[in-house]
Amino acid sequence: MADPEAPARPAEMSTRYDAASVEPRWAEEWIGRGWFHAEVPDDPSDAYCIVIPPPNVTGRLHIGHALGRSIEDILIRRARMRGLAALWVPGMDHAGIATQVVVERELQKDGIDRRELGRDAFVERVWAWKEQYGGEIIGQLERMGCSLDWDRERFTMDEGLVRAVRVAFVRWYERGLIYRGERLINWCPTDQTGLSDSEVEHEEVDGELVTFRYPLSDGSGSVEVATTRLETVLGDTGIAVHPSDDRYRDVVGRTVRHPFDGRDLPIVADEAVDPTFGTGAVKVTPAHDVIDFEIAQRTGLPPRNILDAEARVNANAAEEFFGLGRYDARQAVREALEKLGLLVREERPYRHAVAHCYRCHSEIEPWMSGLQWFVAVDGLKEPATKAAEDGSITFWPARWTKAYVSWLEGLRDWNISRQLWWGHRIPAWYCPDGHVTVAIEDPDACATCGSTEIQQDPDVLDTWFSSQLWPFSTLGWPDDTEDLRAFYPNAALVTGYEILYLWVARMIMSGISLAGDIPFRDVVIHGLIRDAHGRKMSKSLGNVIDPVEMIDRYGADAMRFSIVRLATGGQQDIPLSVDSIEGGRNFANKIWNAARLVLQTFPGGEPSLPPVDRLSAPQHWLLARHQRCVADVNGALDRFDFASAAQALYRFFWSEFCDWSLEMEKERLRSEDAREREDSANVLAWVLERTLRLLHPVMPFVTEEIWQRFGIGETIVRAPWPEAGEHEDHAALGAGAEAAWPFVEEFVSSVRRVRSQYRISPRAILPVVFLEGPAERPAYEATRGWFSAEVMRLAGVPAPASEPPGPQAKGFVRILIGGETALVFVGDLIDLDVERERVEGQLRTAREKVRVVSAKLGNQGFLSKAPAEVVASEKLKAEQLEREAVSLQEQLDELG
RNA sequence: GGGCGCUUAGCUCAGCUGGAAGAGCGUCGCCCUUACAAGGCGAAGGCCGGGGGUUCGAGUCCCUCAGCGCCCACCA
Repeated sequence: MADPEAPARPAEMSTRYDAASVEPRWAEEWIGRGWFHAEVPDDPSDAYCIVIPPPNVTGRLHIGHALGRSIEDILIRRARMRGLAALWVPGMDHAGIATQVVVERELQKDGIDRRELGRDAFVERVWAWKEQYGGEIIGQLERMGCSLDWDRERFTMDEGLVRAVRVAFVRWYERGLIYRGERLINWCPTDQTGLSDSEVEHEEVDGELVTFRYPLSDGSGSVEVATTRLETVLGDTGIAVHPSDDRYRDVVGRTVRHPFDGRDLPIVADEAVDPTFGTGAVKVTPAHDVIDFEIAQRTGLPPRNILDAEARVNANAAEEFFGLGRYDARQAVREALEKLGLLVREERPYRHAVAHCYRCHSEIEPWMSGLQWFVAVDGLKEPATKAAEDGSITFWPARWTKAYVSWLEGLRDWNISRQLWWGHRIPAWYCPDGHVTVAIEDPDACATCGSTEIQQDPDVLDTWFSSQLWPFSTLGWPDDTEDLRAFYPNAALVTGYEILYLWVARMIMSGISLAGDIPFRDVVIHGLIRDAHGRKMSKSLGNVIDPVEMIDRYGADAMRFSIVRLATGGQQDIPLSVDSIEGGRNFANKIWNAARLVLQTFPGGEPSLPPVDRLSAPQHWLLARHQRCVADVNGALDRFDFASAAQALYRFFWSEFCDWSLEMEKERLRSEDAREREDSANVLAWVLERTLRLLHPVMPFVTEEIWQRFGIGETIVRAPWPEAGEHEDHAALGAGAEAAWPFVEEFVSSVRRVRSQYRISPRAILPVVFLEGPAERPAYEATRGWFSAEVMRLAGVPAPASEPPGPQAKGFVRILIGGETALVFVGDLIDLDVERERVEGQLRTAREKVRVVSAKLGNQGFLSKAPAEVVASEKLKAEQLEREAVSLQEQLDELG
């Protein structure tokens, strides 16, 4: 036994499971004993690896993490129990902008500006902050029970990963996949950095669409154009129209005069112009609009950059606007145009999509910020597309394949330069002559001219550049390590759809390109957690569920179970409420108490099933249901359908094991007969122990805590996983018991219903008699074995009498069970009015059903076209229903 | 503008390859029966969004309309 102190036996087990005292103990113990450490397997096919999506160092565990990590832990724990070398790699992401902003804010509290501090000192502060405050989430993951291999923890800026990033950069550079160029980028004026297309979010905004006139330079007329960003007028360098637009045929090649600075702007023709939109003529601002930039490239219009890094008008614009912020400039331009009488019309509000920064939500400014580094994606996207199309990588749910493929299709080159201080410095150096040296190790001199006056590019790489290497950089790439050989490709990747493009697609591209293989075989995409009514969780709505608080209140097991139970297959959103977590807590408590009951009689040790001929029908049934549960759970997990797995476990444990089996077995469990007692305890313990193992990946703590009491191994963490198909013999014998079950269940429920109806105490014994029906009594005969003391106990009846009462007998209620009739004696309590009403109701529904089935059977098309077995079962159904109706009618007649 | 998803009980959702509508929570009764009141038993509650089609048969397949949500996107 692992625990130095023997675990408490049932007598000392409290009636309430106390997660708060159990869970932290095991969280520590598991790690302390190294049970999460994965050895490199001899056979690579025994490896099973998942890398954690590295949380930001600034991060705290939120409910989305809780979901993703729960799923990963389920996969990893099952793999580990299956005897695989299950490696779950932990780590964190340096999260460039996010972290820089946090530390900047901290410094500002002390009145320090990062620019005063200087780059090196600032970066030092960030590291210090990271050591002190970063990684709070790590402790929270432990508390959640995540079975991460902490011996292999990585950080996207640790020594090894810095090298991986540099090697990746250099290799791609050498292969021409990374280049330096000047073009329009997405600029965030608040964060003061460029962003990739993926870091930009389009949001609908109520803006304005202003149409105004550009007078032709020769004074012969004017051209009308429209814009949503009037300030860009300051940077206009031309007008464009569609080449085949007859309206403008005459003006192409002529010029218009800029109203503020008198420049002559050429009118050009370009295919990109949509002649059906607006006036069909468009002003061209190459330095501030992506399409315009491209038009300018084709037509030779010059770019004119009129904004500085903070989106204020710079000296390139007409003097009167200098220094205005972009929104003030917009207004100023409008007024100036109005004064000149050039304004034609204003549409306001004009709803259109505007790009926003994904971090700070400022409006993005398309801007020319000088030379930037780009990843050319053309060589990367084809193999990445193929991997998804040929099934090397499978997306769950499959519909994401299409989204992924079409995203790749439209993918443009990736801007990886970030004008930040915190991150991987771009490994490129420039000499005064403008030569570029790209190197893994810091060079001393220019590779072209030998100049020692070299300066490293001041920019850092996009955070996602290092994240994309995560599945292999964490395993030692670019070195040919044992870990890399064994654990790459990873088995699966689990993530929400929000970073499918930002991260997943890039891992696939870089994995294939740099590590020589796909990074993982399965991509498991889960939904986003919402509040109970499907609304986004947000502080302003006050509907945020804090997983740390939930763990403190209800336990990690409870939270894991309830989240996973809701995470259904193809769902886009997962509505979560505190109530459902409470439900998870209740389930943990149920498991605990069921175990108490079993362990009261079962002495511990390895449970062993009695020989089959000693098993009762209810016991056969339990074993069959258990086998079914094992198969269901495995089937669901194979499909990454965690909700179904949780559902199957819940149903089996609570409804079948507890509500039916335990209640039935109580009789035997307390039998005078020692062997009967032991048999019963063994069957229950056997099922319980295996079910604990089956539950363990979802609810690791409570299952470990109970499993220890069997005293059959060090830890359930490394106990064998129950596979479908084991114990086929029991399953086969149980099949008959399963078939008979509905009859038994219906019998018990029917008697209970009568009892409830007549408010008869659960303890009062109700005599029951089965009536000879017109037909044979297949159901009852087949289930004779069931009507032993334990089943009758559930119904609260003595063994059924064989002699039917005479027709004159009073005080009985008829119940119908699968076409059989039984009489339940309630004596003086009988209320004829109540009975008549009840029977009439039943008769109505029975007749309605008879009508439906008869119609079906009277249909020639059905008889001739439906499969024979369907027809046969419909006939059977009809007979049964008719018998039921007859019996009900008789009963009604007797009631008068 | 393109693509995807959703619409089933009061709420949140399951319903696989078409053959008598399910779960959890909530509600209403009755029970503190020595595993569990964080529990047990019972009950009520559904034109399966509208319309059309395929079929012997449609919650399930096809078309269409409506509403809600999401993703992508260079219509000024």
